[in-house]
Amino acid sequence: MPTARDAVVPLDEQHTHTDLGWCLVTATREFKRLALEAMSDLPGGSRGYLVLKVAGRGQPQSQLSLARELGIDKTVMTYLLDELEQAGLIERRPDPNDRRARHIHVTRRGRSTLATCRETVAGVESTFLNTLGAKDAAKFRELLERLALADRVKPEDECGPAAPC
Amino acid sequence: MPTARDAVVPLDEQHTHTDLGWCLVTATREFKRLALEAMSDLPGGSRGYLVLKVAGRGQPQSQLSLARELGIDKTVMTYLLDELEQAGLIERRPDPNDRRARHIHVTRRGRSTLATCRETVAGVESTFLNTLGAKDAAKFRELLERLALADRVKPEDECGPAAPC
DNA sequence: TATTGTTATACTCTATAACTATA
DNA sequence: TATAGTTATAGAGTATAACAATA
Repeated sequence: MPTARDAVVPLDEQHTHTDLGWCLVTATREFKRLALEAMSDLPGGSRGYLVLKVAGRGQPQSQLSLARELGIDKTVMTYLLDELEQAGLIERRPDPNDRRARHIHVTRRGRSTLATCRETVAGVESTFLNTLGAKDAAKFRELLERLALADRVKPEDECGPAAPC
Repeated sequence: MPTARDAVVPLDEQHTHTDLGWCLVTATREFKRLALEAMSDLPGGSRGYLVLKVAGRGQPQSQLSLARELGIDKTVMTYLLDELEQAGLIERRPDPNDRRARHIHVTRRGRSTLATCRETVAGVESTFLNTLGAKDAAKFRELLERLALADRVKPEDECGPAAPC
């Protein structure tokens, strides 16, 4: 029932003021703003960066495996790769073992762009985490990563700590 | 099984793998999913909840001050309040001191709904934070809140070394 | 002239289904 | 029959500008 609770505002209530959802949305919004600003020239923005990063490591992957790994819909991945290919950062090559699939190959220019973006992202991240000290920033990264991985890693998936999904 | 690559990846590279942006987006997406699921009956979802919470405490506020506090556009706030008012959870009352503005008043039913939602949200939050222990969960909340508040309460942006203009 | 709130419009995302070519 | 990729369309969400009433 209504209660006079709101008028009194005990300490406990104060803590409720820390709304986890609001904090998540607000912090994420700000990070995206910084990232978009810093990578406005990259096709697909920060997601284009992620595609380059994931596609550029290890064996060439299909569009679908990239999409799944990044949590992007396969139809969105098509558009994203269109942009990246048009900019000359990736190429679609036929998978010799499955003619339905394409191997996503990061071009030389793509790798160069990726290297630049890594530095840009590092700058954005440190700007974003600037408020926390170095120690707390590291702690935050660790905890956030555990949360993000816990959300996505299904038991059968074998995404090690060095290769997060 | 991934991979022989993991052994090769240098420490520096390793750290780069922990993509802060991806983790933020992924964790936030999952939280929103949980919150939406739990509050599908509330008009405006988790944002409707936030409006009720903020509007229900202290002095009655105008639509604009609510919008600014929650980081919602004023035009979106109009639609949001339309829904909440239609559901009988809030009322728009004329501000006696400024006939342009409206005071947002949370109805008795709105307060009752809010109380229920508080419990629902608490459940969602603990589900979301479940992976971390109680101690790390508290730490995460603290760090995230500092980040979220730092983002919004910045007085005058200065272009730092990591984020050139 | 500036501000509160509303409305209308347009643009971006996302979700979905349908389609092709393969398997 | 199922899967990889593409395309088209609709819906949600958001951004923007214009407007009326008031300051």
